[in-house]
Amino acid sequence: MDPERYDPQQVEPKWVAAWEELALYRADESDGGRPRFYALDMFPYPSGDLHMGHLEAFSGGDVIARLKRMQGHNVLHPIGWDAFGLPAENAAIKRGAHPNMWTHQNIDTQRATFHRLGVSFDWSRTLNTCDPDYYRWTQWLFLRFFERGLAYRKASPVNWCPNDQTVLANEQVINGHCERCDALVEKRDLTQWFFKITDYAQRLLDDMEELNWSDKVLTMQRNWIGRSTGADVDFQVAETGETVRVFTTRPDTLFGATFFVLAPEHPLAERLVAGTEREPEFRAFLERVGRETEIERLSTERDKEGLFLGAHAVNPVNGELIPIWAADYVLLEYGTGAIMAVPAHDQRDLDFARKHKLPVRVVVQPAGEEPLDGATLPEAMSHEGVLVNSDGYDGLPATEEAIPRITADLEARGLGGPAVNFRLRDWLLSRQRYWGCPIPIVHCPACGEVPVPDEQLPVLLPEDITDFTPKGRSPLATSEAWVNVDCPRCGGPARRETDTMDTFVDSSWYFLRYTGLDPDRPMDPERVARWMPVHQYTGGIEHAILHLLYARFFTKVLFDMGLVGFREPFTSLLNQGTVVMHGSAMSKSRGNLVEPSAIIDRHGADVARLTILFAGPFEDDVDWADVSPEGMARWVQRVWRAVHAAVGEPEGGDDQRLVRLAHRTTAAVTDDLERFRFNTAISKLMVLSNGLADAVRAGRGTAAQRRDAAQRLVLLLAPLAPFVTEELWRVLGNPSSVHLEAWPGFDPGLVRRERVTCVLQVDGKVRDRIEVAPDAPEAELRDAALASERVRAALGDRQVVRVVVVPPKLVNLVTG
RNA sequence: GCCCGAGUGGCGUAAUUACGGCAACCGCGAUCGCCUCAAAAGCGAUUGCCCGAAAGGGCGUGCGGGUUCGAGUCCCGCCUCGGGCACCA
Repeated sequence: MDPERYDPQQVEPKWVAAWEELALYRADESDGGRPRFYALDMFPYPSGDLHMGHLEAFSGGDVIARLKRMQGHNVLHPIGWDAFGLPAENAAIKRGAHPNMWTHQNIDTQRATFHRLGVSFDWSRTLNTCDPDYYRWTQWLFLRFFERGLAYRKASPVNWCPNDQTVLANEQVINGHCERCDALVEKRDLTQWFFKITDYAQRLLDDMEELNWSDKVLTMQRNWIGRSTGADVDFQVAETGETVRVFTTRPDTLFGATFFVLAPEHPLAERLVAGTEREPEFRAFLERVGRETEIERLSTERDKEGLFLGAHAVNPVNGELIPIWAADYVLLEYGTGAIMAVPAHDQRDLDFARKHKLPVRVVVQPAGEEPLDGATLPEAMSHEGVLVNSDGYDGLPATEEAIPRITADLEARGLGGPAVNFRLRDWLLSRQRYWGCPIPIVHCPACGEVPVPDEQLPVLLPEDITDFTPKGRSPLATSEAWVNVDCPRCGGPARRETDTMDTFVDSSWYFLRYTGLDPDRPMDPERVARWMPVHQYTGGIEHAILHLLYARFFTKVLFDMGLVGFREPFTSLLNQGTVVMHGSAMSKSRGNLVEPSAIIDRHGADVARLTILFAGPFEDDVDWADVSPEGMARWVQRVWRAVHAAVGEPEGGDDQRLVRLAHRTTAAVTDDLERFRFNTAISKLMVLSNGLADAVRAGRGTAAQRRDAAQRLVLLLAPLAPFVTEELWRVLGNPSSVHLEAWPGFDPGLVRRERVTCVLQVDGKVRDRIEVAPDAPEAELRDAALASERVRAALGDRQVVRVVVVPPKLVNLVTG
């Protein structure tokens, strides 16, 4: 091939085929004595060809897999598809094709692009979640959850997307809008399937200590789980004698409770007004609240609405009677759905008290200050200090002493005690849509919810369905032949569950299946033990809460079932940033869509990979408008020419600078790649290729020195640009694949610089620079500084009162 | 409102990262030059700002203070942007 011009279009397809034939990237179950490394990329959703976010994620993931392979690891680097989901169905509705067809076409497209990109996947263990061989085991796992009471059905107010005509998990509601279609989410009372993830809230929090994840993602998960500590307190309803419990984080403010609030949907509210003259007004209020959209409820500016229920609660600490209200700012889903209102120390309670003319009583204020009158409370009230107006507790520091003391006293009297509350809600998993995994349950009028026996799995999706239009109930329900079955328990007539599972269920365990694709089990425990947990997981930050929380939950349940021997699935996590164009998300409708395939068409896969990885730190967002595949293509050409010249031009004399550069680059690039600093690794390889080209052009370097520098350049670049390096490896006379080579080592003696620059400062300003040996003694540096003419000129007639020497980098002469 | 993260040339970024020591590596873009009939490609030079013909000097990492011989880096107080959470009791 032309030593002056590299043609990726000619070279790349050749190696795609050759690598596949050699099964170069197959994970080895027998290890051969090598340490194992599971490099996992989040599997894509097949909604078209791969997009730019995929290019970045898979390029980064592939560099890691290839680096580890060259460093002698037995690498598992699998790929599959997260193939169930709404877009397939919506596309089917639009085009009249079956979701299955649309999905498989997209999978084929993506598979082809993965090959063209040169991603080093083990293609022998690919999977896709809409394949019955896969979803059979999703159903199997669901049944195990069901047996343990971790999958259950209940009626509750749930998130409803009026556009997709399905329920959504809390995690899929973004600012009151549907995550998928952005429609305004409504609340509906429906009976739905849930996973009891709340049982694992504390463990999901505790086990984060094991995770080598970014603080950003850990913080997001921590916020989402939302643990708060405080106390449960029992109040008695004066009129009826029944007990109602509240949760509070500030039991120290109990004496400041001047009213009591129930969520409008709270059953007690209903009971208190039933049959009274307040009932009609309450009904109207309840209906008004129910009509409020999520957005309205979320607005903090909105006036809080409420209604006195005609009854009173007894404050357990002082026996005081306080009025019971229903108000829309109290949520049924959090805590107990009831609160004690302390307007002096809670902004929401204060807003409500002011609006409805309820009393305000200060019970905590800075020590030593005159007791404040609640009626003239300043807008910014302190909630720290010591207790006042609190019989028997006055003067106690609020957080340190009053909270534990009051909590303990309540507990001793059987009126409450320490309590913990989580923001996390159970995971609503059922969906009223077609293209998902059927829930393997039969509803029998006699036996209730009956699990489909394991040996009857998979429950296949009915194939006789042609209308996928959302109608508020699952399309599966329209297939009478499919729905009507005999009850597995009593044999009587029964009906199948027609909802399908949230696709996040499918992706909560796929990483386990890659270890073996066992035909008779979801996973082979031995193989799982061999490969898991995943050493390095790469993918988008958009899954920080959803997928990553669910997968952690699943893993913990499987641990409890004894199916896996670890509590956390992903030891280390790497999130790429998002790729945008001119500051906004790429999309066809915006007309700013650039697809990886187009970049590969024009410049080749190496350039596509290098361009996205050089654009900036991997975790940062990339604006494609700022990057230049043309510039990267130029560099690939320079590398091509430099390596050819290194072995083609007549040799020159000894050049230790080139030798040192080659070793220094080896050390630095190894370090950068291990830390996922792809952009700086590439910049250092540019320095090496420039240095090699310069040396050859200037006639420096022996044949051996040039060859060694060229070999190192090719080896170090191989994980980043697998094609051009494979070709250049042949140019250097090597018969086998560069991707089977060992990662180069280096001589630490050659990494250290021979001479270093020492800066000479006067009063902190650089006045001169000298070249010195790295181990030059302090005295020598001091003398050199005092001898420097430039330094002397800068000093003038000022006296040096102090000399700071930092060998071998710097001397600072300080004048008076 | 609360919690994270980030502000460095025209642009993307870098500064041997648990630790204060040459600010701007590498690239993009731009300008000029070489080569060419011409263009492309390639090669070379310049490219933070200001003063200066040059030598050289001054300023310079969002703003204001502080610590230090020395601050992009540490401390205090702000501003701006991005992200997360949010009537969560």
